[in-house]
Amino acid sequence: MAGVTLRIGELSRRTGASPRALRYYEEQGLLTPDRRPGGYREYTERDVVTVRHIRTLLAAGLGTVAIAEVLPCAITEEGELLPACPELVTGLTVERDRITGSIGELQQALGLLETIITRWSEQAPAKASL
Amino acid sequence: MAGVTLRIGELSRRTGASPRALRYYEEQGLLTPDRRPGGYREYTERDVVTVRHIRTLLAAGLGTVAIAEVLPCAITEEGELLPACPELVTGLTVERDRITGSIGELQQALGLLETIITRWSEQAPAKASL
DNA sequence: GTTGACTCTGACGTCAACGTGAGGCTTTAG
DNA sequence: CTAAAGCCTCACGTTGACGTCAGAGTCAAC
Repeated sequence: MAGVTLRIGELSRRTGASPRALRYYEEQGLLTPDRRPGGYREYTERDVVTVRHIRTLLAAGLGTVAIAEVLPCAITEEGELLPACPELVTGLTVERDRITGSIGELQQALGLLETIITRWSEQAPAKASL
Repeated sequence: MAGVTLRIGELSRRTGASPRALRYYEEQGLLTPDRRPGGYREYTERDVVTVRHIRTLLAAGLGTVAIAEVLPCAITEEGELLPACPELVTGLTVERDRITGSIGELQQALGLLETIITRWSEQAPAKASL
């Protein structure tokens, strides 16, 4: 297989994460790229996927510590690793429920905003254009 | 009409917001309670609803500044106030779309976690893929 | 071999929504 | 009246995920 490696800038472009963010993820143990002789980080295609997972979970309110525990179980392009996951499942269930709750809150907020928007759209001497 | 006023502690208990948070909301112009001669804040039943709206919108990722603009239009138990809302509607639309996007992200995260949870709960590390 | 884009390692700055005392009034119970 | 809650106003501390320099090394091209 081709060892097509990416440098940090390219990975950044392909994931939307800033170089600083990528270094931060590494600092938190979420990524462990190889290094070139000169010290440059070498990322793989796999890391592209991983970073997207990281961002998804961050957006869902998980902290880097929690993500660090989840990632080894999520990698599975070809399931292989079997970390300690009994305790993990309970933790994940908690997170899942929290996220479900968050979605509910967001939908409430949506309802609130929708109400306001439609009310004011309908009764304003509309100047409805951008 | 009953002038049933609440002090900060009571409002705190009824909304889940800490007293510090309630003072912060006031500082940000989201609440403007009257004061007793002694300086104590006097909240009304209306404020209970308002605080819940605030928390909902905060949970949805709106900042206090944005909320300050929305609240006057949201109070309406009996529609009365008419602030400057033409520009507001566009802003709200933006926020609404952002929230919709957030919900999508959360659902993605949910999918990820569900996958992991069910896979490990079934305890048969079968070969799954993403 | 030199430019210029890219990357490296620190290390301090940021921002929002509060937390957390410090020190001192106000109100309520008895 | 006194004591205990409860509340007041500063004002600095916290947390997480980065932003933003500074100073220096690396790499591909010309």
